[in-house]
Amino acid sequence: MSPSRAPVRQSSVRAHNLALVLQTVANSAERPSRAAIAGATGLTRATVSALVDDLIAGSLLTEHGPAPRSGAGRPATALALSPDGPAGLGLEINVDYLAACVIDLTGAVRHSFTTGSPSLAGLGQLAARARQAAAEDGLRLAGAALAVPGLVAPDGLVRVAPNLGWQDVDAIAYLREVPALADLPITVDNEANLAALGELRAGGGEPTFLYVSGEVGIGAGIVLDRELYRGGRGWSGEIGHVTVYPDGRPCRCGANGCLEQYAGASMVADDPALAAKALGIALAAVVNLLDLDVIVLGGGYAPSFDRLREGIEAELRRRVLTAELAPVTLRAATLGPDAAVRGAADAVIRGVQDDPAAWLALQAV
Amino acid sequence: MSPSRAPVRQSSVRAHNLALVLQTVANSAERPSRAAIAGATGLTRATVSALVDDLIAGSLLTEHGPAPRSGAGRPATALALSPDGPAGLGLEINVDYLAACVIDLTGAVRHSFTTGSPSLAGLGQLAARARQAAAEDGLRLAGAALAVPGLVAPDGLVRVAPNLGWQDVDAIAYLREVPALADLPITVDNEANLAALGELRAGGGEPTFLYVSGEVGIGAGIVLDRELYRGGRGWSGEIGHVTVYPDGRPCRCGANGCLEQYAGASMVADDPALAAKALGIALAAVVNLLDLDVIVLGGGYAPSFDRLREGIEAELRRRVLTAELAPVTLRAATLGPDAAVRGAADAVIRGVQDDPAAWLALQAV
DNA sequence: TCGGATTTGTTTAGTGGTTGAATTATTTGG
DNA sequence: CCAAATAATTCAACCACTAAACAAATCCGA
Repeated sequence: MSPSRAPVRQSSVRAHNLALVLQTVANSAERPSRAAIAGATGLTRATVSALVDDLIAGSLLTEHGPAPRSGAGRPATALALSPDGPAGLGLEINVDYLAACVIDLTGAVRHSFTTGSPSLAGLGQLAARARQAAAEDGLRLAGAALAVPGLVAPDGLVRVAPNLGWQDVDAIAYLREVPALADLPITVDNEANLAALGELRAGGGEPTFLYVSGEVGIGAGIVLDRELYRGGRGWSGEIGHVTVYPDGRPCRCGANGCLEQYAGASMVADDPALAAKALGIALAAVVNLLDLDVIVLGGGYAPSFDRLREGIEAELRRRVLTAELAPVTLRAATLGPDAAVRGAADAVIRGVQDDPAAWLALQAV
Repeated sequence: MSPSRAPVRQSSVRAHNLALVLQTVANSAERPSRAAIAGATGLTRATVSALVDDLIAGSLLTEHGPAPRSGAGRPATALALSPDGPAGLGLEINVDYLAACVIDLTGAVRHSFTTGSPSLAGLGQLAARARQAAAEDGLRLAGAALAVPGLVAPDGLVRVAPNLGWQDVDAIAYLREVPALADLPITVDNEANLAALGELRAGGGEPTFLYVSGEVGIGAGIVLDRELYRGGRGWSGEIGHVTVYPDGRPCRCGANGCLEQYAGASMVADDPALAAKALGIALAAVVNLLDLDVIVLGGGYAPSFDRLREGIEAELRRRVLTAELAPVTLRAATLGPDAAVRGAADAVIRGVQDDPAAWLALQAV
């Protein structure tokens, strides 16, 4: 681990340990006590107490009455993520619908909206409605994230979204103009990336996996050790244009034999065997390159999972070099079509959980 | 950045900042002064002075006389990596040769050995010889790293190295038995991975790239932001078995149409056009998936680079979705056949540079 | 019923590491 | 030769952690 280029001061220590405590609570099956957190993290109970006090003061954690204990000793006060803490606003614009949802710190979906008129103006209205609903619950939003079916640059500029007819659209600038969102930090990301994040929280708990989303196009989100891999320019995961048959069907991208021409969502219904084989070939390439052992099929693939599974696995067995040393697990996504919006809202929450000190500092003003 | 699961104490702060200072010196074109380091890192001059004192005491840095300055003011004392600090021992075992080299903290190759009898016994002898040579220079070794053409598990076990006829060989255990190496930390890694690290230091300075090594097999090392990406089980980069022609030539791995069957080093000479096309198809898949903008051809490909280039670039232009938004750079490796050994020795040095506090603590005993 | 065992959580003194300001050191230029 | 400028060190203050003692709340056994 090469150290980041930034110096570390004492306050960074506190920031790190605040995040450590918060995430320990988030990842615990039971509601842990301060002592349990100390045991799990290696911090002393004194330090954990101090950190927890800060987190409670910032309404990121709440205390719950003591659970009935077995054995002797003072009963522990249980700690849990606060449902009244910061919430995340997820937005999605797609070919034939708009979606918005609000997720609180505990990961619960508090509000969810959908409409069928995909336009930026409609998106602004939907976002305003979601924020209104959140405010009525007393929820403060920590930010908003927008899922887009296209290539998104690191600064949030949508370089190209063919199915929306977008090219170099600055969606962030537009959303910032919406009065209800003016004060929120807004990010934009690829829908497959965000859907992968949604699956990371809601799914099987694997820290490393490939999420494949089959819609009009085919995209993938690469999650490595609970982190999204974005690539040098933020354009990773374009599995739809991996070559499957070098001299095969011409693709709208100009090349021949792209996966998208054999395993697009519409083609799965026509010829599942062909689609499965093509997917298997492309996925085997991914596994050979990245050594992933879990592949999640989402989006349009999830409903067809049973028809695709056998064909894909056959290709994986044949073409993955390390198949005999360690099998690749293939499973359907846990979330349905709302994976991307939920992942977007979740990304906001993750931001708070990864750096609670920043949120606390913001509140203190 | 999700915080690592470990708590942070003050000593971690010092460890981090020691690494920060050391790397700032390592990455500076000029020999920086304490004040320059303070400016570059954001630490105060007082802190930098204290850190530098520690690093000098541990002979990781050395002071040099003041450089002739322009303008007024007390002249700065230049700091540089110490050539008398810890050194790294790189080892390589391959089909038809053994190699060893010693690299000091500045990255200079101090000794280099090669023999033609590839066996573990010979490797032990060569390693002992290299260590002897290092000792005569007054160099203390910080560790040894072995490059192997095969799949290496995270614990260093060589699961399979077909061209060596190895299966589940515990090379670390063997090397630990060599008296001259008994006290050294030893690691084992894939040769393409280590060659990529070698190229990272010696090459064009790109922080993110794909290194492709064409020998008997074809391997690749993925470097993301100056870090090697190893995958879930340490088996990433098996580009040789990416499918290029799904129903093509049978491969020794059991599949059909693997890249290795079209672009193995021996095939490049027979039919560079075919090899270039196959490489281009596979590399386009990598770029679509990982969004890399630099590809380095090394190993057996480097000498044939001019014959391959045009064919590969044509396929990349055609098949990389984002080719129009941002071009992919293709270049030949800077290092020759010794890339892997040098990368191995370099990996040891990198370990010290990434965590000088550990080395200092070791010396203090 | 009461006292010891046990576990949780808080308090307090101590330590390590950084900051910021003041100080010392060394040069150039007028 | 002195003022300005830059480099490096010293020192008091501060912050966050640890360790150990202490306080609180419960169980259990005599």
